[in-house]
Amino acid sequence: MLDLKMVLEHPEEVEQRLSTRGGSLDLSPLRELGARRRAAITERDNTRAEQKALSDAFRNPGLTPDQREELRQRSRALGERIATLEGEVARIEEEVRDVLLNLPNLPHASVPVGTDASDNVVLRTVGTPRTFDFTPREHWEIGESLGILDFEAARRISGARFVVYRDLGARLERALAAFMLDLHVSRGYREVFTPFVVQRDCMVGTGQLPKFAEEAYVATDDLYLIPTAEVPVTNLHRGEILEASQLPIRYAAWSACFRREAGSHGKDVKGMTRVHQFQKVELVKFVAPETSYEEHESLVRDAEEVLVRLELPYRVVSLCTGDLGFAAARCYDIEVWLPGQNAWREISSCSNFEDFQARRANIRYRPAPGEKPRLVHTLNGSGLAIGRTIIALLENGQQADGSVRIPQALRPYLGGVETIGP
RNA sequence: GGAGAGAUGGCCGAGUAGGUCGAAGGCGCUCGCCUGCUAAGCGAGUACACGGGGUUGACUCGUGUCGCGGGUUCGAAUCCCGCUCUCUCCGCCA
Repeated sequence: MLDLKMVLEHPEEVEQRLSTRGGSLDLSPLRELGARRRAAITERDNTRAEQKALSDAFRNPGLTPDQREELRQRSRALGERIATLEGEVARIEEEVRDVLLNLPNLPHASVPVGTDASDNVVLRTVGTPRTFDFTPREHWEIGESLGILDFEAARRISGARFVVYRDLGARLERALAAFMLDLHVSRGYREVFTPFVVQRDCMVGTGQLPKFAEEAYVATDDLYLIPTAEVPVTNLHRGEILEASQLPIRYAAWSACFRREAGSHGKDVKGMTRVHQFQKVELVKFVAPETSYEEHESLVRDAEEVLVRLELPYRVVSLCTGDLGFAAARCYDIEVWLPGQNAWREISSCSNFEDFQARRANIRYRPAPGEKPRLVHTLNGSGLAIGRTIIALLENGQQADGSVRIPQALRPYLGGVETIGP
């Protein structure tokens, strides 16, 4: 959420910067609401001050009954006026909030301007895609032929876009979670484990709601299945004032993630590139504003380290304004090379939200004792999506005989297994 | 699921025959003093939000906020109603 005061003070700049995301935008209704809000608040406060003065006059013991009655009448009239104005302010503020909650974040100045993914900028490519002396297969073929991925079973129990892991596949899922968490913890992240369902406020806090309601699974009791651990972990500090000495706070969290994928009919229907439930290790940071862009760089490096250790070729892409997520001020995607699909595919998305989420979730810190609290900056990134990591391991590690080589770093987590064979 | 207790500032904790309570006291923190280190002591300060003025985050004025919402009243942290949450005991349970 953007700051109302800032938007009202710099409307042209906000319009201009938001317009780089594509689509048209007219802030004039918001500006009009802002003016009405201010007028109503001023009048309400002035009327209250008047009533307060009358109340004070009441304490004068020398009043005659007539005078008392007159004061009572006047005060009551003011009270009615105040009630009216209070209703008006509340109504206007709700409208303002409605507009603000649906406004995306301002892209940072360093974000390349563009309309879609083709305008994204590749920052670096790390590792070299392997050359094959056979035609590399896609992950679902490999996984099914090895008996470690079972899409048929998943369809039977949960429907389309789910996957069942078996045997070393199931163990691989578990091994990767442990491997990633251990790596991040060794680099300064605190491991945290949170619920997979959250209350509505959390979803609003991180920006999934109200705009993207159709993407979320809703349980009964107004609980939502989390689409990423970002939601519960970021909301861990909702409503708090943190001490400057606590910052930066860095968390690593493993969780299942649930997504309806409502807008992606027909996309990635084969395999498990796009499924309704996957597991992910998420990195979340709470930092002082001055440091958030450095922290963004180091966040990506931390995610990249997983790929380096797993010997997977990847590239880092800076999303252009048109491709940037709703809440992000800047976002780097990490794309892993998939020889079976002959394509780079997103395996991590690392964003700096600046104070966009912090304002929604009211997460602040005190820069120094005695100073006024300020909003923190929040960041998060996948470190990594486990399902897609398995895809990458299968496609990059496949060998002519149908087996898959497991990278060195992962073997201790798989009880020393070096290859997964049929 | 049953019974009871409670929700006050960064934390702890006073405050119920309604007014001068944003709220005693303590802790913590900040600044200063004192003490030749340390510890102790003394003094001052220390909530957040919104709106106005302004040297436009110094400062200043106004208003609101004692879990949330509503009611009574000229006026409510204090009275009434509803809700939410937390804790304790019992039951059930991975």
